[in-house]
Amino acid sequence: MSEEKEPLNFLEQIIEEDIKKGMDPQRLRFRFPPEPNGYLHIGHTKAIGISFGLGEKYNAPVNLRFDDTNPAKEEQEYVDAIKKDIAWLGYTWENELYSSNYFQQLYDWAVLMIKNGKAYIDSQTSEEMREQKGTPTQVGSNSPYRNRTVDENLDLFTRMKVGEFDEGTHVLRAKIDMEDPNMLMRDPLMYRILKKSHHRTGNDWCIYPMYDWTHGESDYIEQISHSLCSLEFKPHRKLYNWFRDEVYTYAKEDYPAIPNQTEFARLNLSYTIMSKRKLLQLVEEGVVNGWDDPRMPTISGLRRRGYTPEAIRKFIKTVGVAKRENVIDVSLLEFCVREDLNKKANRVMAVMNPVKLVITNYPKGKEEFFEAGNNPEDKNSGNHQVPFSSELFIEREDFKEEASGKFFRLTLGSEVRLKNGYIIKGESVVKDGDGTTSEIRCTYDLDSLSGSGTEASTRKVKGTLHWVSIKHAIKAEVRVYDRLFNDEAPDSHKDKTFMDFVNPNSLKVTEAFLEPSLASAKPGDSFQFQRLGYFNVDNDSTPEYLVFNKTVGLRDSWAKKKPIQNNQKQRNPQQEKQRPPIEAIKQLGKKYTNLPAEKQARVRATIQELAKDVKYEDLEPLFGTAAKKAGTRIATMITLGVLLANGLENTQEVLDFINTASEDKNELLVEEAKALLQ
RNA sequence: UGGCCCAUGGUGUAACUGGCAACACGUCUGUUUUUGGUAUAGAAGAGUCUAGGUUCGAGCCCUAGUGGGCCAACCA
Repeated sequence: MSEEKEPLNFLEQIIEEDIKKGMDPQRLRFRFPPEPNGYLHIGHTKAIGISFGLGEKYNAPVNLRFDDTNPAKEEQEYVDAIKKDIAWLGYTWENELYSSNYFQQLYDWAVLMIKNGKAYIDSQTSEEMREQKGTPTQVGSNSPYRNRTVDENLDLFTRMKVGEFDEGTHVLRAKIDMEDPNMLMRDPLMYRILKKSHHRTGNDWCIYPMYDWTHGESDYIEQISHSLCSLEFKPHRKLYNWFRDEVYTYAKEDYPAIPNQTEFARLNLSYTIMSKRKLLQLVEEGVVNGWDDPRMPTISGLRRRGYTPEAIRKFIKTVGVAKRENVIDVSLLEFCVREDLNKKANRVMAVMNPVKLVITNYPKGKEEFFEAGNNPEDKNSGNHQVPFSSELFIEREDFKEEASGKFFRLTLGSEVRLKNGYIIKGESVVKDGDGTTSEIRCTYDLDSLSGSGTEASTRKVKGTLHWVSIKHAIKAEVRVYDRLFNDEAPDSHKDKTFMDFVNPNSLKVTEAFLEPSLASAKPGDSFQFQRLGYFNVDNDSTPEYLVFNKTVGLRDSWAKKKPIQNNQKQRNPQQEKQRPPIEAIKQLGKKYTNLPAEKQARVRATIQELAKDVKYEDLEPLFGTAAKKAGTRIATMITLGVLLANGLENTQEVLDFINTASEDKNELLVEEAKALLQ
């Protein structure tokens, strides 16, 4: 048994180390803590995959905990949607929990903190408190209420709880350190007064706990071992630990285990946005038709679009986990669906942009039925029947009167196979008034029927077309989607918002003609429309009129060749230019000696160009470059040459540098140095 | 003016406790094919941001620089 050792990601490494250090693997426990204020999106899928994936790997329980501490934003609708999405992805949670379950416990602990002098009531306005808080680069100052007595604090807190005060008049704050470089430690809020009804606790509470206080202690109560979250929570860790360590002193008998937070980089997808707030805006402003619009990166949108849980899980597995910011190319997601659907989806024929094809030597009125394989990837998938007649639709793009040899489709005088049917030959065209082709006339080869076993049936022809018999075809709506945004990173621009990049053509609705076997398709069913892509039946479908969504197209190496490609690299030159020129020069220099002569000349010119903006002070430190780093010294020398030419005076340091270099064993360096000596 | 995090082919992730950079997607070829799909064979593409240091040896360790990200909601 050769156990392929899959490399562990950094989270797994941490867990393995904890186990090695003596932690009981039975104590492993994870959680996924969404706030029910929006729908889950593909980004959450990563967090879900990580925590639930770890649960599966280590056979440990994973709680689904709704972080519902803000009654103003949270709703039952979102709770239901989130549960549905996670279940659909194929994960099972150990317990369905709510932070609001712990409101009483949290309150009791807060009282203990007050009694221990670790928390106090502040009665200033939020503006006043914000000013005292300082800035990231400036320390804060203490609140005038910071030294209230325990009794006074207790009294006020109790009255806050029973609703004696208005919103915004008092808050409970932890007493930590207003000068801590980490702003979260500057006496963070623990409770605020909110006279709102909560989706679970109704009107029981007038005060609600804040995230930091609630989240960490919920982990603690649930005895979570590893609390995983995204990078932006890194600064919260210090506070997480502070609260945790304080509460531990009150509760270690009941809750002996201490959770630890670890952060990972969240998922970003090119051409999409990943903020619940912004997605909500798209919904509310009607840019899309709801959270489950197939253009949305939400799980419900992807599901409706025809993505499968398997594809999404594969995707998440493939992108991996680390701590650096990343942007994943949508093409990877698309690859994952295609890979999955290729194995599962039955092949059928549909014509989206039809043109009439008449087979002139096929008996008018005759019909036959061809056998069509359901899925060549799956031998057990069986066949279905497709009706044929003398009048068909084919795709308009599949015909050209004449074309180069690289065009593998129908032209006048050339032969082509009708998928699962006969070989036909283009004979003539009929055009309407404005010159567009209204009908193509062709002849067929009777002996060439697919699968008939005749010699003619195995003839090789240039290409194969999909088609549909006009008489038998059923009509259906097909919704074709393009990316929702035209920009790779729609929400990363200074002077524009993501709304400025909304693609006005992200949805195209057309009517297509389908082979009749599709009449019995049910919402959710996925098919491959031969040569076109993967499509699934939308919930808007009725038995009388089907509606399809295009999930994703087939890989198309023909389409790629047609347009003159100019979406080449376009690396962000902006970023390159922002680097100080001396940095760019150093980097170029490092590789200089390995370059072929031709490239060297180009790099040399680049260095000279960059050198124009280099100051002597920036260059001088490089004179001390180690002898073995010839490349860097050459680059330094080239740069120096430019500075000298522009009037730099020859100092002793400059002369020493040049002289030493002129005696080096690297010829290129010597050459550059000697050039400067003359 | 502060603190914390990050830096490996175009993208993402690897490289076990230092030992001549691998995998996937993407790109490009060839073969097969009744889907210009799939499959299959192969290629190009980074010498690991820069400099200094430790070491026989560094992508991995140390220091500094550079670049990027995060941190001032009674949001989570």
